[in-house]
Amino acid sequence: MAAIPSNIPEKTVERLSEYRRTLLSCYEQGITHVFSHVLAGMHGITAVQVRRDLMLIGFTSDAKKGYDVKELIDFIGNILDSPEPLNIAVIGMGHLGQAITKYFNDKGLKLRITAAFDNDPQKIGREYFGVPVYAADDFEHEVDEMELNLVIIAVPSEAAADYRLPIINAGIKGVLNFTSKPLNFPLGIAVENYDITTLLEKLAYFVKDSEV
Amino acid sequence: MAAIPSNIPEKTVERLSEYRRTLLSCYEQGITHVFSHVLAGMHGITAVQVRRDLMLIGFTSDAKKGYDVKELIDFIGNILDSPEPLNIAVIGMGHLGQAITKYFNDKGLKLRITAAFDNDPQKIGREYFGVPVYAADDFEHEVDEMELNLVIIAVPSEAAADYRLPIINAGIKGVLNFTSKPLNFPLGIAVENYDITTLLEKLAYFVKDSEV
DNA sequence: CATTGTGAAGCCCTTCACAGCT
DNA sequence: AGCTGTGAAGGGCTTCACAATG
Repeated sequence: MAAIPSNIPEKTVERLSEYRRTLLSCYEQGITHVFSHVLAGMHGITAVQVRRDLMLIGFTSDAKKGYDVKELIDFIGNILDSPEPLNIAVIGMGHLGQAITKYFNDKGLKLRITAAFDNDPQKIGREYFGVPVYAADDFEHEVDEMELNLVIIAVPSEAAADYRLPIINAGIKGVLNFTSKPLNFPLGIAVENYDITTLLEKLAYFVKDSEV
Repeated sequence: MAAIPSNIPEKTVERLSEYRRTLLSCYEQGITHVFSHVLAGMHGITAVQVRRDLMLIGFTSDAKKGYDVKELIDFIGNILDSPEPLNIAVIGMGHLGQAITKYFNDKGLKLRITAAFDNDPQKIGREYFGVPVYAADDFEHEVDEMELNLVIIAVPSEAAADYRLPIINAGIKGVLNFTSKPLNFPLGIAVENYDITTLLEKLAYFVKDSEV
């Protein structure tokens, strides 16, 4: 395996994930090569940005008919995907939790949702899209036996803080938090706070701005 | 009304929205003043960052017992909120659409979801959390009569592109796109592409990184 | 001559360091 | 002594400009 550059900027990682999905869809349509400006156009960014990203990961087009779609997909996979699939738990099996679970368990990703937690007795013990639901109260307990790597917090904002310590104790390495309550974790646990209200308020601000 | 600084950086706008929600919860608890380092701690950022943000919007603490919570809430409101509430439509009333709608129509925000679109005949004509569902096929048609400002795309990724032109024609000013298909709009329409897979893949990458 | 790869410049955001205020 | 407000430095990401390549 060729040496993979190890200090890829966050923004580039984000775009690599996006490129890959676009490329996969190109691949399915039988497209074998893309120019940087074509890939860029599909993402609403500049061609230089695409080339810079590929430069950063050390991918080059040997042919001059653009980048080889299949090769690039695999190359990005080598960078983004962990060798073994990562196990994800969804905390909160309301509409959001179900939306995420359903959305995920189609795609053949190196990420899979393997457990869910909820405190609704009607949901505990059931399966949603193939994912079993456990009692939220048992989170700390159950989690020891599962090899969980990431969790997605999809409970109402008021309940988010209750899971902070259990998550730390369980040795979880990454948290995707959809509540409006920002959660801080010790160094070594990656967090992505991702609140929809903030997004919409940001959008609203720039919309307002553009009307002036 | 005092002159509001008009070139607030995107990141600051984001944080202002977050500060406000935290401040509202402080306010409800009867807290009247906060120091920059306290507010910062609640968001896992530095006190300088908070002070810099407040400096950019021109907010100063007259008292030296920290920032006045109530005043700051109102001050941020003057910057973020449009004078009239913005109307939002949700396209796609599956689990995700419902999660968003439910989440929103509690809070007394200057943003409100006023319409939803779906192509499931069982859903059309019904109301979810007080929001009426219209036929997706009639989107372009119906949208003329509603005063819509923003849309949230919560349909399966394959269907996202179908709404691009209707959205442009309807004069929508901002789009929050939850599908994995990035959508480009002409200048003047703000877009936020916001795909969960990308977030998780990013998280996974940095988790993997931290294990080395 | 269209496309790639890249040093250098530019820009934006964060952090440092410190002066000023109470 | 502790907190705020801010010029200046620093760091990271994007864009410019252009040489290299087929």
